Amino acid sequence: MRRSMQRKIILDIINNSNEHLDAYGLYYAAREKLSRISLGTIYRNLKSLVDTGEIDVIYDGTDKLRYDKREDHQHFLCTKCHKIIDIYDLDFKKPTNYKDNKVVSYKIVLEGLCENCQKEE
Amino acid sequence: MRRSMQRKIILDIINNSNEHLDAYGLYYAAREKLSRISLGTIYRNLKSLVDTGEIDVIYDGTDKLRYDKREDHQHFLCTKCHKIIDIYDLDFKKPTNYKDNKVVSYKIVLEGLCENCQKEE
DNA sequence: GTAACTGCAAATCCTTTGCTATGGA
DNA sequence: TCCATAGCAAAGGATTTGCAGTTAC
Repeated sequence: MRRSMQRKIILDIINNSNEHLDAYGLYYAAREKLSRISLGTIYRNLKSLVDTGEIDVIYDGTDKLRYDKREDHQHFLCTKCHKIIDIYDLDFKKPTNYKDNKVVSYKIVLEGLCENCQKEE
Repeated sequence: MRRSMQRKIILDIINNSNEHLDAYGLYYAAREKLSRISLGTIYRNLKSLVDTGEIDVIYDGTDKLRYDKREDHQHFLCTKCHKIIDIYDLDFKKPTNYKDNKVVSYKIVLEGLCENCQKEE
């Protein structure tokens, strides 16, 4: 796999942001660094970066997929404003298997109301 | 909200299946009970059933959303064949909050290789 | 009776893909 | 040099929506 400039830009944005952007968000962010980058390139690279495990995908409860750096962490998802907050200190011990199914990794999403949305209630 | 026959059929299929169907799968299943039901009706009802919390959504790692009965359980997702297996006996204690964010519920997905896919490796 | 819901079809939106050109190794 | 990848634009597929007719309450 070649490390094209486009691929580096996309990976760089994901690794240096904690906004958990979706494909369009990444497209707009990438265009600030390389104005001619196309949506097709964004999608092609996102797919291959996910396949190779260089980035992760999060589903945010609406209809969008959002992309995240690959790091051992979990998420809090606000069910009202769909903000996603990184969690690094959650206590959960990965089982090695569930029945005869082999467990490799896991994802935990805590759902609720973020600080701001609680105030507005 | 009116309990139309279409809505009841869709909810019934979800509650009495453990196949975690997607919108199209539900469409085909529903058509066996009501041949004139339309895709628009499926989508409209799925959206409102999710909004009212009568059903849940699971993202299966491909590009599809799948729908599930509302029950206190978690999932195992096979990263190879995308089979989803229900888990009822996972040990995790819901925190009441994460920092200043209020936690209402949580989702855990264990990922790995299911029994069948391990054999094929 | 009437407002909410349906079926249908068209519109919209997101994602993928075919093609030719470009650039990384 | 040459093959993977890019840009562009068109195609494809999933989801939403407008409208007229129907139905739950």
